[in-house]
Amino acid sequence: MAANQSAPDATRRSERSRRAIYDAALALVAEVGYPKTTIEGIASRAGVGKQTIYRWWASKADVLLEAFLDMAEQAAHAAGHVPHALPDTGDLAADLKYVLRATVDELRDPAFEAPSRALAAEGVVDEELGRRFVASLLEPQLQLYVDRLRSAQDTGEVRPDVDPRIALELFVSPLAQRWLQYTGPITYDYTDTLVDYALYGLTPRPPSPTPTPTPTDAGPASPARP
Amino acid sequence: MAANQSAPDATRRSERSRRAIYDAALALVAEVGYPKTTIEGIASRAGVGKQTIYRWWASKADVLLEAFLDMAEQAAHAAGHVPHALPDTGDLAADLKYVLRATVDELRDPAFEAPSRALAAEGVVDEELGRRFVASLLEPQLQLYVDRLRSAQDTGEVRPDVDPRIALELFVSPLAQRWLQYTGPITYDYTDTLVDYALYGLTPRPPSPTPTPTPTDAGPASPARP
Amino acid sequence: MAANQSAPDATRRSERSRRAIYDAALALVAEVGYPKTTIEGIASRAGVGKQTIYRWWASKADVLLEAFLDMAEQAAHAAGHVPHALPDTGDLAADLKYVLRATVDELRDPAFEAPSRALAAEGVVDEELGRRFVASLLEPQLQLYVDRLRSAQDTGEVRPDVDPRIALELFVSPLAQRWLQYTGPITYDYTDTLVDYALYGLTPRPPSPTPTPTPTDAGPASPARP
Amino acid sequence: MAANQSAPDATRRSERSRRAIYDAALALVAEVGYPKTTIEGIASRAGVGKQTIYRWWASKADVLLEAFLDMAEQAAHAAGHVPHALPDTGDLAADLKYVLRATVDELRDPAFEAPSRALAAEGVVDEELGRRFVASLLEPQLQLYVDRLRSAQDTGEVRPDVDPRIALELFVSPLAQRWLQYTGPITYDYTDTLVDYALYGLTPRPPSPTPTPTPTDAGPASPARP
DNA sequence: TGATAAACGAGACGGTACGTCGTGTCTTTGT
DNA sequence: ACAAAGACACGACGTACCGTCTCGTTTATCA
Repeated sequence: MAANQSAPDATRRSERSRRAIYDAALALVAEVGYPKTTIEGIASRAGVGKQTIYRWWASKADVLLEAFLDMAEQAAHAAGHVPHALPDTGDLAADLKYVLRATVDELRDPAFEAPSRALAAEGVVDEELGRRFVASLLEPQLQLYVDRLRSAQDTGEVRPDVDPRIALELFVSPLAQRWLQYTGPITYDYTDTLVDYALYGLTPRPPSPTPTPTPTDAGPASPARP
Repeated sequence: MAANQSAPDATRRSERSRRAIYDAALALVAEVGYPKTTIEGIASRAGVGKQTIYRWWASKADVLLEAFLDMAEQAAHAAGHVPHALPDTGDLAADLKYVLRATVDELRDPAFEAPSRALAAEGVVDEELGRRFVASLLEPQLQLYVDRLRSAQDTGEVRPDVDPRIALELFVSPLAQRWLQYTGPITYDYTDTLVDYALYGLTPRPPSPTPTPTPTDAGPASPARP
Repeated sequence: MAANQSAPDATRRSERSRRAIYDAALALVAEVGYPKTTIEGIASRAGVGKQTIYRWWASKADVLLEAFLDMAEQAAHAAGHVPHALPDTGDLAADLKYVLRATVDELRDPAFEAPSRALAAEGVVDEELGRRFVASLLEPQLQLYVDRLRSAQDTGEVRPDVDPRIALELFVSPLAQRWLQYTGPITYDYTDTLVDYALYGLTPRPPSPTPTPTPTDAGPASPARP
Repeated sequence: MAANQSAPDATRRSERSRRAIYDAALALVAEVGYPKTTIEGIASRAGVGKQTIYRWWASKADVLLEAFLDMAEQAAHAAGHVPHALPDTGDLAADLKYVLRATVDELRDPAFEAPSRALAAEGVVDEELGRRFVASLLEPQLQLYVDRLRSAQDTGEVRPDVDPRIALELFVSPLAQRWLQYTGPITYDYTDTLVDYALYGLTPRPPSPTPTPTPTDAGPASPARP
């Protein structure tokens, strides 16, 4: 638990330097890519001594992770605080499709892409970083799906014996894998389809009073989504 | 794939060196991890000049990808040729669970883990490599699922309007993401559950003449699985 | 004397290659300097395999030495055969001054300078090469001075107890050193002065019936030079 | 002399490293010769990073020149400061012979020979280095001869119209050339002879009241030299 | 309010690896 | 069998960063 070296005094820490380092790190990753982003490069661009980086962070990935976290926090502040929940219109399929479409947009945002790919990649190979990445960034997002699915279980839209934490992976993981590994194109149609497949399964349903519509753009009877 | 500068003459290429490089690369990645695996290290361990590596490969990742491919090929030869199809017992759920359990085993094999994580990570950040990784290693595997699902569509086990290439992601991608990003534990129970959720969906089914079993460890009336 | 490896058969040797190698070597040394002249460069420029060079020569310096020798031979053939003797007009001082002025011209010829500097430098550090350089190129030239001085001893212009091989160094070596080491400018005046100093010495001469003229050009009655 | 790129800060320079580099460079040149002395070798032997060499010196020759200069300086300090003048006993010939014999000894000292040959050779081919070599090492030595000859002019031992800077080359350059180019053996007899020839010239002297002795081992009537 | 201790910018340092170039050997493929 | 071609093991090149380590120079509490 104790300090490992000489325990820098966090109260004396220069806020200006911290910000400059975040900015430089994100900018460099976006400009030249993660592997060509160097500690020296960040330091020089931030107008900061190398030691100032080594004093407060353990690795390049560490800097970037915090920078990314900080960026997310800033964005949240800017957008009038972070969303604490997914939309809940009562129509689970529609809500999920809506959110996943937003995610598609986000995944395609270049400002977002470079650093988050870099972090994800590093996390694949560095388990410790990977777990921190997940714990601080990914899991909180996934928790929102868990909440929404729980709510759907309350209304009977989802079977009560389903584990929401696993269930959400049916539509979230395929999107994630396509993004991470370039295993397929990322489109609205695709995510819509994922939701349909996940909710209603792949096997045929026995004839029932109210048949549920299946693919992309819903059936004529469904109400318009906002 | 070959020529980078002035097109070395592939007919004169030393087979001995190529093999030694593959072996050294895989061994080093397994022993010290990908980032600490260096071209110089591979060369020296393989008893080969650095230039011989630079002559035939464009990057460390490139060497590893080919080494990995070669390893897979070797393994196939050893095991009396590569499996061209998934098992097809007529019971789709059972077949998928069986195959996914085998995949779980494979993902946990340390000899396999280090190099494939390294490649996957590199592929996240280097699109070109990523696509090659997918095309040469991943997609052929996924195609087997496509075939099996098509067969299931023929027998009526799967709805005919389902796109098998997307459908397979419902159970494959969650497993992939857990492995890549450490988003959760990887167990037989987990993959079994994925198959069940994917096949039968998350929503309740109307009462029907032949009710299909739903969750992880079967209902009370269901017979024990093998 | 004995073969060192597998004794290449000199009778089968390709004259075309030899010439091409000489030309390429001299051209490269002139163009890029000796250190940047490489065996590979010579081979490729001569349109010749590397082995052809290694088969017949022991080192880069060796190639250049032979190339230089060959060039000298060619030049001699071109100029209606080599001069076998220095001029002998009966006036030793005048003859020496004349020859040294010609040497000054030669030392300044850029075509001559690069390769001969390269050889000289290599010879400073590689005794074996140095001795061969001297024996095949320098000493034959110096021998002409020896002959001329011997002739002067016969006519009484030079004291009979003087060793001509040493005597010649009095005016040749200073020029050589200035050229080799940049210890001073190389001009006609300079070499003329060297001859005068060497012939008549540095100490004052006692008044004598036939006073010999002392400095650069001029007898006693000659007007001041500008 | 210093800055090559972005001007390293000389005040922060490590004295320990500088000394270690000089020592390693001189030792290696003495042991394996100049061409086999490498920057990497110097660095590793000095226990220094390569960059520390590249930071402060432009080339291998540069390192060696400074190392040599430093060695000379050290030697001077050790020997109770550098000699500012040649001996002046009033007998010019004796003084010159004495000094040249000392030079012969020095030229044969192996500790001195390797690095100074290396530098001389490099200077033949690299004019800039050559001129620095001359300016910092050779010319100061030659200046001592100039001074001694001037003094001899004052006493009438040397003709007043003689240019001392040129005159000294009559006995210094022959020795230099024999050493540099292996054009002949280097002995006390040889240098003694050079002095005699240079001072009294090659031509016969008219009979005079006080005949000056001429060659190496004097004539029968001449008194023994000390 | 001035002393003092830290964090800071700067950057030199011992290292490791990079990717390139040249060496000298060896092998393959025409003549 | 020599020659052109060029792959190979080797080793040095000069560069880029690494992470550590001084250096003064701010900065910012405490005496």
